[in-house]
Amino acid sequence: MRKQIEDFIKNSIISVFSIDPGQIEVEIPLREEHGDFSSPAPLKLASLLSQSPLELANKLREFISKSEFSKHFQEIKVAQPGFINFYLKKSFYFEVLKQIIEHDYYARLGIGNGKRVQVEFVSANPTGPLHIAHGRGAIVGDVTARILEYLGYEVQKEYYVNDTGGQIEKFAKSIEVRYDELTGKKVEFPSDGYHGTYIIDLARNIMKSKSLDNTIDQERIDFLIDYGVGEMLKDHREVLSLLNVNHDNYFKEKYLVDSGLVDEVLTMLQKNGYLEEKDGAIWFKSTDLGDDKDRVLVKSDKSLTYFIKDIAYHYEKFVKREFDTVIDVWGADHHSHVTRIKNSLKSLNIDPDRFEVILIQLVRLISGGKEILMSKRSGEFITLRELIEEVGKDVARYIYLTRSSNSPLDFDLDLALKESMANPVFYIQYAYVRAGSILKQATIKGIRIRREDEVNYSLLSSKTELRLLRLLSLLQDEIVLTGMKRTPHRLATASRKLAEAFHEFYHLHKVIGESEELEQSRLHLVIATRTALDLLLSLMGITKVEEM
RNA sequence: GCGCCCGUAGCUUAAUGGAUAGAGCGACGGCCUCCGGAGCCGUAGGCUGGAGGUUCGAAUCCUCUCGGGCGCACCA
Repeated sequence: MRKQIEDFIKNSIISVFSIDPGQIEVEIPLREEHGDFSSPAPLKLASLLSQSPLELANKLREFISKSEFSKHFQEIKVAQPGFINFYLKKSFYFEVLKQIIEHDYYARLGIGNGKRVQVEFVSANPTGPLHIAHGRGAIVGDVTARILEYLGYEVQKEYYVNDTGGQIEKFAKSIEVRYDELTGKKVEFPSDGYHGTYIIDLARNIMKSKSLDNTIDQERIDFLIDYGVGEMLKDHREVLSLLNVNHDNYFKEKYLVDSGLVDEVLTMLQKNGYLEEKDGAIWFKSTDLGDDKDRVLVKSDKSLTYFIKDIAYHYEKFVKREFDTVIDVWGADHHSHVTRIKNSLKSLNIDPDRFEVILIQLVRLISGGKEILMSKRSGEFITLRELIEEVGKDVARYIYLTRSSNSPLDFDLDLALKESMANPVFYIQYAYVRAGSILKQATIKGIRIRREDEVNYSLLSSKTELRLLRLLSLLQDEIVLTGMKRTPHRLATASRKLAEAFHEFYHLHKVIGESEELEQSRLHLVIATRTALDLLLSLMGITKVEEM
């Protein structure tokens, strides 16, 4: 509807003033008395035509009122200092209500037009357990993917596995030292090694099934990498599935080297004139693209930096797998990497706008009003697994989703464990349960729910009922906006608002036991609300409980 | 020093450049013969860190400034 109004205003302006106004804005006003839709177009137009915005608004209003299009509206008003406000006819709401019930109004949309989008998220180093910050990335990535899928994109959820490089060697080395300790050898634990107790567990498990004693060094390390990465990945996958996050593809960094992709990219960069050899290393001349320094791609010992592998990886996404858009979800500590990847895409003649990054700010875990800090002794954060065990998947998902990604998130354990409005996931699930329970009650009483064309919706006329109808009508627009702006946290707000409106409706109005006509129309409203909540919960990946 | 993010009610925070800045928690006061009270209704609480600027209009954009976080590797 909003898009239609936009187009309509635009065409009206062209007809009335014979100029092209460019992009027209139509917004959903915060205050209901400003209408269902509102456009400040006359204000913008005023400076273009140097006429008073109110006058322009009135002329436009007049033109629109005479048109066929105005039949959707109860009223079209001009407001100071030059807004045009549109008030939908109630019949429009009723039409939406009818559609929600009749044919799956909230079914997948066609906006994405089947374009291929990849969302890459979590991608934690397989050198330790997932911690609470990974959880936030997991949910933001997963929900973004779910929304885009709903909008009609073809979405792939990918996990990038960093299974090569210096950190991995260090990880293997750490297991080796723990193993040696267990066999009674006197060895010094490296200060830059991985200190977590899980390393000892890994070493212990190896000891149970295999002896490393007769292996030569490289063979040992290869085995330890293979085993360690395998175990960590198994753990990550398991924890993520506890959170209801399931990636479509695990992409191994090792493949980039083995398949020759890294060489392919180096050749291309050479050809495009972005390589330089200096101090025995190969550099990417990123200063040519505005970076403050050049970056090493191949170290002087001939080993590869993470950067060249990352370039090859993104090249692979766009050129080999031909994604139209790639969205990476990264921790904010990698922000400086964004421009570097965009620069590298430019140097490979790939449009950098096809690559987007959602940066996630820190997560702090709060308990008893105090931050739980990393344990100095074990070198471990609270793990994501522990968090899920503590608060449950639904609460974790919702809390991770509540804040905008570029705000730091305080995850308050005490609030998460409360079963009240402090913890809105219960509030929302409760609304869903209540709607279901009314319908169940209707069934028990033997009430037959009529078809849409046998119901007189105009009986839904109280302020509360209209508010609920309005939210239902605007929900699609809201989800589209949420998807296009990559701001999944808006779903959390939208569902809370809908639940709130429904709880209010529940308390103010009886459904069952009213006159038959009214009972039927309210039952339909309840069904539609439940459908909407169902959609929102699915998009957020939160369980739809039937009883609480 | 340079770069990115954040400063909104006591706390946690929302708001595609729009109209009177919304919520929840906490505080205070009401509501259960009634479809589930994990709920509903109400009251108090804000110069959106500060100063300039752009704009018809700024929490939002620009400059400066103060405070907090995170980056500035031949680590990932």
